Amino acid sequence: MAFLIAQRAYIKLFLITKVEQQRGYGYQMLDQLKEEFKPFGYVPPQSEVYRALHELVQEGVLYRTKQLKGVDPSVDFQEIVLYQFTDDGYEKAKRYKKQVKADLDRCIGLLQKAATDNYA
Amino acid sequence: MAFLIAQRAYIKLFLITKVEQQRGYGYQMLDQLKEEFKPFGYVPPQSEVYRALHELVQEGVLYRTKQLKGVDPSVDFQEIVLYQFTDDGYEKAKRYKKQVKADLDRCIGLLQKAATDNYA
DNA sequence: TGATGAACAATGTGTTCATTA
DNA sequence: TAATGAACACATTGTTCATCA
Repeated sequence: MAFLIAQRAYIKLFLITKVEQQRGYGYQMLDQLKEEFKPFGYVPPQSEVYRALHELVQEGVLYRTKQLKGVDPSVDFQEIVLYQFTDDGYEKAKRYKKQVKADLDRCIGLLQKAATDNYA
Repeated sequence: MAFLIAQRAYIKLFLITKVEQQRGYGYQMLDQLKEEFKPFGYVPPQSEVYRALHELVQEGVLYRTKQLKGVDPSVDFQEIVLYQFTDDGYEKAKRYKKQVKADLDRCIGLLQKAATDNYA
């Protein structure tokens, strides 16, 4: 068992929740995360977000569909990669989240122990 | 800024507190930590504890004194390395702890955000 | 076996670079 | 510049090995 939860797993958790709410694409979710975490002084790196998405595809949780971003291809031909759940992806995600929850609680416990044991 | 606090920093914090309470040696503190963390399913590795102690020496917080463990050298000639604060070590440690406290709170915040945002 | 430490290997992450229909 | 991705380098950690009185 590792010391604390890995950044990858942490990000995957948020990405799953984002896809639950609405399918989206990488750059977009990255921007949202950056915004969300601004108050915490944490800037999720691009690379980690993409890596997390790729892993979720590898694990059969999400699948990719390419799509043009804009409405008029003659104006906007930027291609984006949309992510959404596979057939059993939602179930898989549910299990993953459950497992991560346990680890989160364990980590919070460890950190709180440090906060109480080492400060008068 | 890193994602979560490093294991090294986490362990250093506990080691400092141990030395505050009573000077000790590595193997002993390692054993105590193992015991303390058992309920959390976390086993602090030897290597990290020793590395943490060495770093604290490097940083001028602690200094080492070698000593024979037992009372009778003809029976027990095991040599141990005792750690205690340098002259300004206590002050340095105090500053370090303050800084770690801020990071701990930040990390707890991040983990709690994950727990609230991703679970209904 | 207790105690200390170093060497080495693996992993995770940060930074930079490449590409774009 | 938005968007995706890979390559590469680095730091932290885990595992193993060495030594010793």
